[in-house]
Amino acid sequence: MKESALCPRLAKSMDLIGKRWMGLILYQLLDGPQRFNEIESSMPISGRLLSERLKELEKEGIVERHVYTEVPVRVEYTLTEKGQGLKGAIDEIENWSKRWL
Amino acid sequence: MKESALCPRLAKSMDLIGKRWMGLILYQLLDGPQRFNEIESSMPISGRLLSERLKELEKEGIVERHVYTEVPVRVEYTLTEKGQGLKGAIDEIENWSKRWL
DNA sequence: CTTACCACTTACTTTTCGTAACTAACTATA
DNA sequence: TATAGTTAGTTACGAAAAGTAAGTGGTAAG
Repeated sequence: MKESALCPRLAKSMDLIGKRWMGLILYQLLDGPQRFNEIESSMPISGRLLSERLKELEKEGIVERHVYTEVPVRVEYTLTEKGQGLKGAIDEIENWSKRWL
Repeated sequence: MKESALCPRLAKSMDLIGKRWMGLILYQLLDGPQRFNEIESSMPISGRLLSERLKELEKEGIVERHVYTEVPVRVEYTLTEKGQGLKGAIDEIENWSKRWL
């Protein structure tokens, strides 16, 4: 896939957070750390795709993955500072949806 | 496709403006009315998909399509008030990308 | 009569997504 | 000992969406 000639950084943002389910995953994590099952239950995403998305977000430094070796194992996902930085954008979209949808 | 149980309106927003190229198309239109070719040239989208996306946006009342029967024909796309309402969100994403990418 | 312009369509290939079943590691119950 | 249950994934496969390239229709200039 090629990039936009206009603003490569905006294009990359859109490519990343515009991916399917990304917005809702971030919205969910803005509520605080959540484990895999909690995120999966909060929206109709499949485990396959949630796993894939969380890996992308981790790779981009937007979320952190913490494993607690309890029984059964607990894995929590937390927003980094970079991830928290997206709160304004998510809020704006939420406000728009309340006003117009 | 099913919907999120959490906030259906946010889910719908994300589903709409989170679609591929939507963010950049809106960003482009925030600069003012643009014709098909201008949008197409500003990013590496294909005519097929741009046509499809603009139809979705028109159907949702986010953009308006105006045909000027000149030679050759000129077709301009303009944001409605509803579409302008997304400026805040796009701006937030742009700012985030400047800060973090 | 050919070329060019614009705004699309159409046909076809490749990538991504959705669904469901399966795995690993461990515990609790019978 | 065997069976079932927990979480956090992974795998396989068909369906849907996106990418690519060529074609269409209307007009006019050369």
